[in-house]
Amino acid sequence: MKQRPTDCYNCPNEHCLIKQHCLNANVDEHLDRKTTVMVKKTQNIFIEGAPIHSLYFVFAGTVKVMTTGIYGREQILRFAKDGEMLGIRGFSTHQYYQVGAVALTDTVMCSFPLEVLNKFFMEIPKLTYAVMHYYAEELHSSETKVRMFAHMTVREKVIDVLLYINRKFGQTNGFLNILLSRKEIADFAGTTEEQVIRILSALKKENLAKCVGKKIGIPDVEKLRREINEHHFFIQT
Amino acid sequence: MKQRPTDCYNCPNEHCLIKQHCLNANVDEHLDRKTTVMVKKTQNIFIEGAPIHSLYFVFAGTVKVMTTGIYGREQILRFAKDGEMLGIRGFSTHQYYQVGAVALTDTVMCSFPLEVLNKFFMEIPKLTYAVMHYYAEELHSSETKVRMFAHMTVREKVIDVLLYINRKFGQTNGFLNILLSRKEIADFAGTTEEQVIRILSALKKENLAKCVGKKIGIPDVEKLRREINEHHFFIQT
DNA sequence: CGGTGTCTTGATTCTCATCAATTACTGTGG
DNA sequence: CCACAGTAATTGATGAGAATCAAGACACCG
Repeated sequence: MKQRPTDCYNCPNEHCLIKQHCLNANVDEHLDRKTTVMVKKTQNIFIEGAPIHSLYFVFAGTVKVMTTGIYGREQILRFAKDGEMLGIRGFSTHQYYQVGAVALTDTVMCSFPLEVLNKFFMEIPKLTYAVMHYYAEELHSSETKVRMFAHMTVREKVIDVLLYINRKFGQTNGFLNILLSRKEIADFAGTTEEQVIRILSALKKENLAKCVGKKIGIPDVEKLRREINEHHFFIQT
Repeated sequence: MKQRPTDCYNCPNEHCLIKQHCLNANVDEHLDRKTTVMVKKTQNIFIEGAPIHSLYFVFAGTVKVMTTGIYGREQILRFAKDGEMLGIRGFSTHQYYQVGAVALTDTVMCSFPLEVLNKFFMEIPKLTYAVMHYYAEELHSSETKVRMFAHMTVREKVIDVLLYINRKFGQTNGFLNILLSRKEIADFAGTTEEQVIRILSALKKENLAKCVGKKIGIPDVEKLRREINEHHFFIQT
């Protein structure tokens, strides 16, 4: 469902790289090619395997980015919230980007054709530089995730996911600002629904987590973090 | 051990991004700040946890990039050969890059101070753009690795590693052009030495691999690939 | 020719995925 | 407002796979 395009000059998302680098840069005629799309909860934003012609930004909402792993398992790669980019990873020599994105809440997306993005890159070196840094950060956290998957126990993986979600979305009134099913947590942690439930039950007994409906709270973040850091020497991202 | 700096203009590594973008670009005075270092087999190139002040290129040789994972386990992240960059991932807002690099063969490295790299980025947008693409590719393969680690069996992981090594280093006379210990294969695949040995023994019996000393050969790459692809729908990197 | 490190195989233990069964929750239509 | 269906959450039992432990074979090097 389309709606009137949002105005980048009045956009509240200060971290959006377009807002940071493409305004007042003599590219307003390209900016005008932006479209704004409204996506309902649980709807697809782009579909796995389909070629991507656009770069997306989350204007408002929450999105999960996922891929189909081995034996058809769903693997969640990351979550995106206001101001973050989607589809930028498709910007490489690979024709296909085997990744799909699904809205977790009603979401408003901004979208540019990839050719416009390329024009931005040509004309605004600072943007290219910023995107390069963005990739570097993402690569860093992806490689951290590789380490994590390699040898962590299920308990550690689930705790790590909880900590990640807490860093990214924060808590209000003692509960995380994102609603995920047990299945989704499992798909992100690389385990199964049942294991996540078991770990959460254990954490509840230890007063390290509390659950009310689908809402999850972490009363003592530090204590959880310590459990992971006992065995990890590296800086978390 | 230092030696006379190599001359970028006569460098044989056509894929080196410096060679591709920084020659004849009015930055020769920066190019002159390059140093060339000779590293013996098994020696460290940079050490985990230490801040990185330089960008490295492999001029000639083979290098493993690794990190310390959980319970002090070694996790190999990737291998680098002639013309490839090292340390570029440290180029982000993170102060520390918890990664080490070790020479697998006697290796000649080129090195630029990071400040020189930054000058290159400022003055050569095409280089920034190319590095951005490089990151995008690396991110793509790192995310593929995340999927792989999440749910593959040990057998699949080992096969995947063999295929990766084959793509990257190739075979001559029926044997892979890189010598790795069982332990190193395990550290790359995210499993243990014993499991790698078991899988290799099984593959030998099935005529899918042959071992002579430390040399490993893959007679039928296609057959191995099929075994993985039965359960994976995605394009390998 | 010891000695050290890598490689190999078998036995054991343990973690985790899977399967199955039960309960709780949500929304819908009568 | 409640009955019902469909989905999500939970718990227990079981088996498969993989890490660990232990012991021996092999090669390489001084």
